Amino acid sequence: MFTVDIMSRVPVYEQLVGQVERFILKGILKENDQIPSVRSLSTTLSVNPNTIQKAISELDRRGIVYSVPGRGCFVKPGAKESLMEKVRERLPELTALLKELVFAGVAREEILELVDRAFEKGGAK
Amino acid sequence: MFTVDIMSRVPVYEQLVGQVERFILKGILKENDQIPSVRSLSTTLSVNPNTIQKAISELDRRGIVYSVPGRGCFVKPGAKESLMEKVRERLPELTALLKELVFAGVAREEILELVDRAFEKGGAK
Amino acid sequence: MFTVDIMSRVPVYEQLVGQVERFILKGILKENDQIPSVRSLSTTLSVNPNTIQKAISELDRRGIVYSVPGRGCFVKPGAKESLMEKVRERLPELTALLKELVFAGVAREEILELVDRAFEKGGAK
Amino acid sequence: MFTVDIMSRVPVYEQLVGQVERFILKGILKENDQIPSVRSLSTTLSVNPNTIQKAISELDRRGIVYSVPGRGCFVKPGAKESLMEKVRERLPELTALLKELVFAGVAREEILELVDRAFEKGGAK
DNA sequence: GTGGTCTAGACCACT
DNA sequence: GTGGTCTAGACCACG
Repeated sequence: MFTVDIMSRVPVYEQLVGQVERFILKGILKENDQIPSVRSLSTTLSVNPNTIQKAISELDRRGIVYSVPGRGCFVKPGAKESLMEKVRERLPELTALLKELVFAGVAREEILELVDRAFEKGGAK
Repeated sequence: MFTVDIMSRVPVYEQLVGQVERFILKGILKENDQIPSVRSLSTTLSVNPNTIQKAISELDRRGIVYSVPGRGCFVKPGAKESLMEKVRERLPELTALLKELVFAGVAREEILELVDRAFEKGGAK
Repeated sequence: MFTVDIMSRVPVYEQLVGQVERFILKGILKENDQIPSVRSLSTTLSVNPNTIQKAISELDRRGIVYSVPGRGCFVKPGAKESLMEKVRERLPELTALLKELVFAGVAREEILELVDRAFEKGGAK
Repeated sequence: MFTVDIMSRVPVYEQLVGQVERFILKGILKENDQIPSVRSLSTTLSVNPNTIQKAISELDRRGIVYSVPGRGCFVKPGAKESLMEKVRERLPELTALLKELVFAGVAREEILELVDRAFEKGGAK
């Protein structure tokens, strides 16, 4: 289920945070579903427990997850909605990226096709 | 002309590299134009000379500028075209971002409007 | 009667201990009243029996309840008085909290009003 | 300047976070003042660098502090005001504590005297 | 078994 | 020099 790319420049714990968030957005992880334990993730991913723990803490901090010492870590009710809100806040990023691409002379048709593809993929999921 | 945001988590030298590249793309810096000297940038921006030097070296490495010992640093002919090429390579980023936004339920119309605006702005420039 | 908030970071067993103590202070639980059994609490609250047992043991240790093997667990005579004593020991907490609020510029009137309200509520109970 | 109580139940990193926040509230640390480095705090307090780092990260996350890799960690402009706001949000705690003390039969006069003292101390500072 | 905290020490990028 | 990340392994409280 989870994977990490040790060679990537983005920190392992951020990769994990991102994956959990994506899994929740895609509906693979639902409210109150349990996240695999620190120790199990640590062994299956060959990543230090501390790094896993850091990812969990970050998710907790963001209100995506709640952890119950002694029982485990679970998806917080409402996490999906809150994540959808947060992704919407990245629309300015899209604006900036589009502006740069336009500067570079990328054709309108080319971009519109990518938009179409994104919606196809999204719809098919 | 140049600015740095010390509070930002993106390294100062990367901010500078990015600005030079954007100035070239926008035509503010043209072929053989001189880049301000390390010393002047260092004082006006209150940034360590080493950091400025690192940005220049990076630009040199990328083939965006050329340095003439004792005279300064200049925009390399063809830099703009080469940068436009590199921006095109960021199309996958657009795909990824679009996918995320679609997941979050952003409407097609909303995105299309942003695309339109980007082209208006680009055309007006 | 009893409730637990699994999302809270305060341990479940402490939540239970606190509730029993508060019920005794409020007079809802009186001397020699029986505490619900481990099994019944365990099922109604969906909490591990071990956790209930730990709360009971803690109450026992504090001299708030006494257990009669085979019959159950009861409020110890004098428990209320002993609890009132212990609450008095939290006056330093009040001092510390007040100090922080004063630092933050909370007005004297605002605090005095809260004190008044606390006494109104307490008297009305 | 900083101290930690290794015997306390409250985590060392939280103690540090609290101290920095209090220093800012008291005006001992001002905007853009530098926080002692991770390494120096680590040696003077005999605390592992990781623990110090955790405290810094938490302060960063709370928007109290900004850290510039390679330069150090500084008090964020506006931190004091933001902290004062956050302390105000603890007024409900005061209400709850007062309620408990009233239950325990603490006299109104006793509480009012503590309030007075808090304002004397605050004013004298 | 679980998560939370901490120590010890390493490596990296940035200034 | 600085902060940021990571590994390795320990201890604790909780369930």
